[in-house]
Amino acid sequence: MSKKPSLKDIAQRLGVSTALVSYVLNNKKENRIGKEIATRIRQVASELNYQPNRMAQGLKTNRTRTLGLIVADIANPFSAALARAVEDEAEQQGYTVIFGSSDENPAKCSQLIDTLLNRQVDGLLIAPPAGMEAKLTALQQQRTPFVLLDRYYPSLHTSYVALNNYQAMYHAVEHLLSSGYHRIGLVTFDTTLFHMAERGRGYLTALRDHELPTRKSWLKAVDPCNAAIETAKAIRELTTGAHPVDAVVFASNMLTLAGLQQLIRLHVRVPDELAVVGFDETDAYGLFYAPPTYIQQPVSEMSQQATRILLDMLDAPDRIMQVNLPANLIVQVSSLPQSAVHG
Amino acid sequence: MSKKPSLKDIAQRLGVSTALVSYVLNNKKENRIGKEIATRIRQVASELNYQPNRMAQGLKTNRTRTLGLIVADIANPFSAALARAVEDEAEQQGYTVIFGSSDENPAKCSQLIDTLLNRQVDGLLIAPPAGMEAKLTALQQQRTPFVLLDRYYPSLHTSYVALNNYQAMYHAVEHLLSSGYHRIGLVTFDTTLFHMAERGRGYLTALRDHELPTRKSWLKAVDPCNAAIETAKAIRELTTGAHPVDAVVFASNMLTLAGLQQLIRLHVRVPDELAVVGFDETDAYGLFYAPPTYIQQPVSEMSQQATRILLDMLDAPDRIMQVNLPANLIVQVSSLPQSAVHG
DNA sequence: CTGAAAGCGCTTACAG
DNA sequence: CTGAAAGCGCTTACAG
Repeated sequence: MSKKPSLKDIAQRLGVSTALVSYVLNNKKENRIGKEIATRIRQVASELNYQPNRMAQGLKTNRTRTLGLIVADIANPFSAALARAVEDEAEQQGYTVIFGSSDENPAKCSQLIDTLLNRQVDGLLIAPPAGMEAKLTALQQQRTPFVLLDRYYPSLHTSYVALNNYQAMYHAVEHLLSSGYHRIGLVTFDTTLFHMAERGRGYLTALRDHELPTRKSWLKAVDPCNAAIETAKAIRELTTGAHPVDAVVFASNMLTLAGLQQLIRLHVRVPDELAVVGFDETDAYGLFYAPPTYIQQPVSEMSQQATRILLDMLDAPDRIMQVNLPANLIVQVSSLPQSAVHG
Repeated sequence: MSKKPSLKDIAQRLGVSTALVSYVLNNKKENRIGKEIATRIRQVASELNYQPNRMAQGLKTNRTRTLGLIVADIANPFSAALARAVEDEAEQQGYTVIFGSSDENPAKCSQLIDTLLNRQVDGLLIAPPAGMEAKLTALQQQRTPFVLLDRYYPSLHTSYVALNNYQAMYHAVEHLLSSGYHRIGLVTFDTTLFHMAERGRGYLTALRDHELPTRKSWLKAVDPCNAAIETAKAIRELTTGAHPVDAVVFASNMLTLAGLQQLIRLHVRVPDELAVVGFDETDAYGLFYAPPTYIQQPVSEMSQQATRILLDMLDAPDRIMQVNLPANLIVQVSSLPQSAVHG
């Protein structure tokens, strides 16, 4: 790269100090600086296409106007959608974002946090994997601004923006009940992550509130590392066996995808033989013969709010904010009332 | 954030100069520095959990170990997959990456380039929209290292890593021909982007090489801004009308998705009534009743090579490298031989 | 109204 | 073998 113009270059051209130039370009002390000199400085700056060196600025002000974003896997559509919304909101506020994928690995996530902090990001947006409590507590002690995104720990008093997972799942189950399905299975992940636990709790509570039995064999907790195969197995067990279900809810987009694929393989007709409710929005749903009903997360709003809260925290890292956003249930044909299906 | 330890802190603790500390921590002048003092410095550094301030380092060395990545839209699975592979390769080399989405808008892309350069990224990885020639030429003149990813301009002598789009499409068409389909349509984007033109050229050349007629009405160029609706229309026209096709190739993942959805809507049976070849890999394909044959791009390899080339260019910005990677045709049921379908 | 000067946390040519 | 000193490009408290 050819040498970029610096404050000094502008100052020299006009025979003034770099201080003066800095002041006018930053709109400081506006009232106290001569109009003519100010306009001339601005003019030369734009002639030279002056761009301040952010590193020098950052060194001085300890602000980089850069945010760090850690998602589970940027290649996952849900993570990618989060990232996109963060990008847009950050850009609007004059911030750029550095990202990293944790792969649901707490060691990698901690490492990533250190790397980003090292890069002097002003704050962090984190969708943490399980087992990050200690690291996050440490972050909080050193007053690093961060807000948790999508996932959080009820035991930790940190800022977060997440879905109201309990209510989302409760609502989905009630929808199935009101459509005439009473033997409802759940396919979720085997994880300690709170947001997944909440989805499970929503499922169980909804059934109990309607005085329906809950069966252990209807709640399938699948190993995240082996999701496709275990989901396929779960579906087989749920649909055959002594107590087959008449509806299934999936607790994530990956589980929904794997589940629907297995239903195609097994030639289980949806919703005739089995009603289905998926989680998250995916392009893929459009290719399923019976467009699935699904729980839609307000992804953009989630990211937007999280970014805004983080930006606020930059000036007041102790002002913590906790937000649980409501989900939207998009009803399509995969959960049509039984009467409509069988009648 | 609490104050981070600096070189000075370490130096003061041991009563040495910051220069010495800097030398040992950077493994410079190794042979000329006393062993004991070196180990003591390292010890104190790790005790204090010393992390060099990258801004100060960067200000001095003019290197940030940060790469800029510009994709069309990070929320698009193809872009997201590119980003993920860039991230992994960059991380391995000790680099972090800042990203941005151009939304296929050259003005936004130029703006993004400026912002990232402003952030002092060492180099850029760009999947450019149409109309970026001038900006890229300017970049090259100021010797900013960059490599084009996925797309490039044949008129520009820049580094790039992309698919061999011509060959990929040629191959796909030949596959359909050898499966007994001879009336083959193409749904592509109406754009000046070279990689799309190449896909069109591969399609036409393959047909001509086999002495088959090409019809204007079989080549549908869809407005990118209105892809879903126009693709649906294109499919209707291709399958009805005076000269219906017996096979369709799609030139991108979004077109494939939109096309398959329309085929479901129109109850066109694949491959019985219409054979299909898609572009790119998507989770979604698994939910289509007739798993589609598709052109698979070596996304990871593409990103990996591009990142490596960029890293090389950091030291020699004039050493330009151009790579066209071969595609992989994944054959599934959507393009089964006609004999198998109708026999 | 304007500017000289110190300093952010590093690196490195230079001198001993 | 080791360190004093300059400087990267900014910002800002301070003094006029």
